Amino acid sequence: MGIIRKTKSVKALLNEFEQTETAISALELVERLRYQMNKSTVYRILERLEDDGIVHSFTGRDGLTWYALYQDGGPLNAQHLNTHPHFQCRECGKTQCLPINIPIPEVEKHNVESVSLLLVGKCEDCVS
Amino acid sequence: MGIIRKTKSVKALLNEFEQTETAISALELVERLRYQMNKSTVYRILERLEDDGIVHSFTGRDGLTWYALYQDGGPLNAQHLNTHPHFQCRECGKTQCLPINIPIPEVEKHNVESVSLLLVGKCEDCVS
DNA sequence: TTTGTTATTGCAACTCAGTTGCAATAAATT
DNA sequence: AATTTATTGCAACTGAGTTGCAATAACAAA
Repeated sequence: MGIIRKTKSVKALLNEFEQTETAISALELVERLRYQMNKSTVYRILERLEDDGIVHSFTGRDGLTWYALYQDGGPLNAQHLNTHPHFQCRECGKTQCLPINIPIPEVEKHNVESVSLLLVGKCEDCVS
Repeated sequence: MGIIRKTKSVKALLNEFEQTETAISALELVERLRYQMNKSTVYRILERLEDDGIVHSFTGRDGLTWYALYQDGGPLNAQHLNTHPHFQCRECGKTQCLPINIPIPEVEKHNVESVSLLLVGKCEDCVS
């Protein structure tokens, strides 16, 4: 299905993504928007935005679900099963899509359809 | 710390891993061993086994935590940040470590320390 | 093999991200 | 403006995983 109506809540949520270049966890969005909408609404809008290919989600190292806008306005049409990784800083928690593709080789006897790739380490600001 | 005592529960749990070549989710272990030990015990033993480098864990596409024995008897000492991926079948749910390494290139301005790589698709048995 | 030390376990209650049913509300369409 | 139905708020729920504490059982020492 996906987004059909441009409600006040949808606009507020999209605005949060436009303020930042990093990914945002669902939990963080619930917190930031707590005076503007119910937490169910946050989760439901995220689901619709993802169905519509406006954002995508992935799981962080803490198990939380993170969301980010598609940079180039839509899902990658992965011709050769490339994948873009996500990076999460072990120190400050900053999480982002990396604008690179890491090619995944064919795996014998396995029909690979999608790839989740999370790199964990220290970001530029946290490297001592 | 890790495993210190070889209790009946530890042996029963290790036995489950020796029965299978695939990974097992914590939830599945709780279920299988429900008449032999409490679920807290399952989680606590898994934690100790992981601390001791006997098993390793990763997150499946459903958000569950999966565990598998280290094939070669210990954690990989990843010299060049290679990583071994995990594969989960979208159809039957079978989940396993793939015995291959996928090299991850250096990422500018990011100090990558560890990598989680999950491939999702159809396993040999489920490819129609 | 008995005793002492303390790691391990069972239990029951808890945590907390995320979900759900349903009635009320508000976009979009006519 | 009236109508349709997607969307929202609310409150209760779900379910994997965690925790505090008292009881139990490995293991070491004697």
